[in-house]
Amino acid sequence: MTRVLVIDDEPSILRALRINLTARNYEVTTAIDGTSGLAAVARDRPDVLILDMGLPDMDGTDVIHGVRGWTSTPIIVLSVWGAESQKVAALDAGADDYVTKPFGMDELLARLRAAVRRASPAPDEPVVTTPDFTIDLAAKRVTRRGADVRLTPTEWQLLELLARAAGRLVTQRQLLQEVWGPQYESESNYLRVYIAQLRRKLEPEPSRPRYLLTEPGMGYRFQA
Amino acid sequence: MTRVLVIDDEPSILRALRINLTARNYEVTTAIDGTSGLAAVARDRPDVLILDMGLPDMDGTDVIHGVRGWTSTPIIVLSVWGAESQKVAALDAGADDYVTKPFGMDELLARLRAAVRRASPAPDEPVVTTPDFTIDLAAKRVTRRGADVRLTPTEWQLLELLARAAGRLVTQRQLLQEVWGPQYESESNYLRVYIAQLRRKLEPEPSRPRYLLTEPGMGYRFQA
DNA sequence: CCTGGGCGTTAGGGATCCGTCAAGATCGCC
DNA sequence: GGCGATCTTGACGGATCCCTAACGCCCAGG
Repeated sequence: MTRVLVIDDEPSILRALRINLTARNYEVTTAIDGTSGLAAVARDRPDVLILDMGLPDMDGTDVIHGVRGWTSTPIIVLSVWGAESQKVAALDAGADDYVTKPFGMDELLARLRAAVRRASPAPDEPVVTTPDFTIDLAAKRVTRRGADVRLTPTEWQLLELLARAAGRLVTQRQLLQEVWGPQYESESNYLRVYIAQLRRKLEPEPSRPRYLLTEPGMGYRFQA
Repeated sequence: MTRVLVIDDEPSILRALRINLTARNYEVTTAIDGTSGLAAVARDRPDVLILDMGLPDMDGTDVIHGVRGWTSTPIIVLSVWGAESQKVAALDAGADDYVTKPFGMDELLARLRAAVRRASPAPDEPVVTTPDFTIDLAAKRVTRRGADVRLTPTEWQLLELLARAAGRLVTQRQLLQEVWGPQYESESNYLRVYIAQLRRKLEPEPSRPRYLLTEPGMGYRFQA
């Protein structure tokens, strides 16, 4: 569950945010001034921070600096309309986004989702996961129950082709051409041997394949 | 220099942005509709994208989806005031920020800086540590049990490549090209010799490698 | 009941790849 | 020019992998 810390001194805003965020399954904690807010960031380690610039005890940019000193937790700033120079100061201090009051709750929630999405580790590398094993295509690595599975180059090529086409059928001809070359188009023997080896290394029950499925007469399909 | 692509069909906006961004030392390219915009993203690989939602040929969210399909380049959306549901749709489609027209140029520039700052990869942890030795990539230094390990230039290049790709497999071709040059692509001899030297200097049991692993037929992998 | 095709499984020979060693060749420094 | 460090190159045993053939199973059709 995503944890949100709201730092604001207006009870009505706190209440509205708490209700709306809780209803959408966020975990909400609050603070009513900069000092206790900074302490709450350190204590609760929220996933995202919503910060009102008009706090009674500190300047908003100082709060941002205080947070940015040691963590890159996303910060969404709230402020009254009009203070453009304050917007610039907040963003340059390290805030991630800036919403002017009065704001639409839907917009705030969308910006919240965007901030959390950006902060979460980018799924840059294509990783295929199943309940029984994991295929990291970028690292060329297969893990099963925490241990690396050793694949030969040919086995890996075959698995990679099938995994990149997860869910779709790949014909024998396609597989043979990609892995062995055009002149091996009809050596379906090879496929049977190597599919069997992959099943032995990956399937929980190699004789009853759950992931590397045979489509008789057609080809094979990787089911994630 | 940061490269910005502006996709907008209003000449006045394009002009204003071009002038302001160029003056602040951004490199600006422009497109006037979604189709050419998507092509420009693929061709120019901008560091950040400014996108008007009201394009003549495509819906703005479709442009966002088209970009997000293959890259995480930051997207700042421009739109006329008021369409709150469009804001939500754009942000959920993968936009990073949303600015309503008319906008203050200072604010846009600040949001641009914030987007670029977030996107720039955090400075790589320049130190790789294992239970048996430590690699300081910045200082070009390897320490083992408190003492410096002396590496030749070639050994260091090889180790650095593998360490920067920690966990990922690096093919022999990649290693040979990076260390010896493109014409040595097939001299896998060299690799065998130098990997053996690194193992002798770093591995606790050079004959049973724990960190510099061989993936037969494919390449090598540094396991931290 | 027989037959043939598609598939899964196994095993071994031969080819390829890898680790190791050592002897030149080359470079840089004094 | 001498000398040590470093880089290239070749060769060899052993490990690994690929190809191939053979066999059994299942099922559909004759």
